[in-house]
Amino acid sequence: MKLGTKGRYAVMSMVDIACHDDKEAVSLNDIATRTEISLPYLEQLFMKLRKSGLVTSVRGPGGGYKLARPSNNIRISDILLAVDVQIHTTRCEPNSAMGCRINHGRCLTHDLWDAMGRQMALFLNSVTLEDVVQGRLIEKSMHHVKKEEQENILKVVS
Amino acid sequence: MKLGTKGRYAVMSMVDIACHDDKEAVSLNDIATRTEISLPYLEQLFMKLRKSGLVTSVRGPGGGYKLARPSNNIRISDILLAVDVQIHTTRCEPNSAMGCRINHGRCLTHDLWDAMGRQMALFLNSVTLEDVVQGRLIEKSMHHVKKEEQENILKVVS
DNA sequence: TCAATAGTTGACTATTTTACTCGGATATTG
DNA sequence: CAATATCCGAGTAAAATAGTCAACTATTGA
Ligand code: FES
Ligand code: FES
Repeated sequence: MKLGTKGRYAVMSMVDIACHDDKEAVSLNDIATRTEISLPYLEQLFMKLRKSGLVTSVRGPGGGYKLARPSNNIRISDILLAVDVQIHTTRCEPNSAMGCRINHGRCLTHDLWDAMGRQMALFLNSVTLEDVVQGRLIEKSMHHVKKEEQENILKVVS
Repeated sequence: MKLGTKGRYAVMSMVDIACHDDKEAVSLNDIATRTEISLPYLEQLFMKLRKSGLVTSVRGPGGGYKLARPSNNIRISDILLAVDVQIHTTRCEPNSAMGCRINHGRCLTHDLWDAMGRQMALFLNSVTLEDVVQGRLIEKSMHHVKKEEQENILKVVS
């Protein structure tokens, strides 16, 4: 269960733009050198980000990309959704009535994975680009965790 | 970002055994027919579950596997860890000091992914096999979610 | 004791997904 | 018109996942 480069690079790039929020467009070339992501790959990603209305583009010399909305109005989930990174914890299709073929259409573990997926989505919905740039993340997760659990958590997240 | 068959099948099988908790060992053949998972694949998984001390085995006719501990003492994270399914949200190695090479060793998005990984781990640590069998999951997630967000969450979890 | 059952083990292959590249087109600036 | 930078479709390479196979060992019961 891991996050791939697609979602990772998309968020990294958006953070990069949010930092250079000088009303000047940021070129992919600049982002590529700063983040060490290949230019063609970035082009592919920004195509989707633009089509989803998260960024606006300026062509020609001095051009690049700008955030389409203020950074406190762009959620991490918006970015991931734009580049087709979804949380896929359950196996059954959301439409089709029957899933894992056991226990009359819904397997016993369905609710477990569904709950986990929602948990993740809830988190990604609650964090905005601005939160990331300003480092407001500790407050959004992990309040009072027992010392005993801390150890186990570190094993799970690897 | 999806859950593969390895972790899914491991948990499904463990739930299956927990249901038939008649002090009788459950054979992989029975699990295979009920869950429609191939026998050789199950063998591979139960090797790891046994070596991690989650199940005990009984060889010969009438044999099979039993839970090594009561189901309320087996967490979902224990099962996933046993079959080498880890949460891998950050890109940087946990040991090595430098990660994504930007912002002096820790990239701006590191804390974001780290927080998300911990969020997931916390959830998986809080749910036991017994919880799944008895359907105690709604209480563990999603308390008061705005109607507006509900819609978006469904898009993200797909 | 012998045959059937069922776990034990390591290695191996197929499939799918992910990551990334390439070539060329179009628009804008100076 | 030349340089810059976004646009766009397709195509390939690498990696991870999923699943298979053959052979072995222990146990039970007829
Ligand atoms: S995951 Fe939905 S029915 Fe099994
Ligand atoms: S994810 Fe850890 S430094 Fe980028």
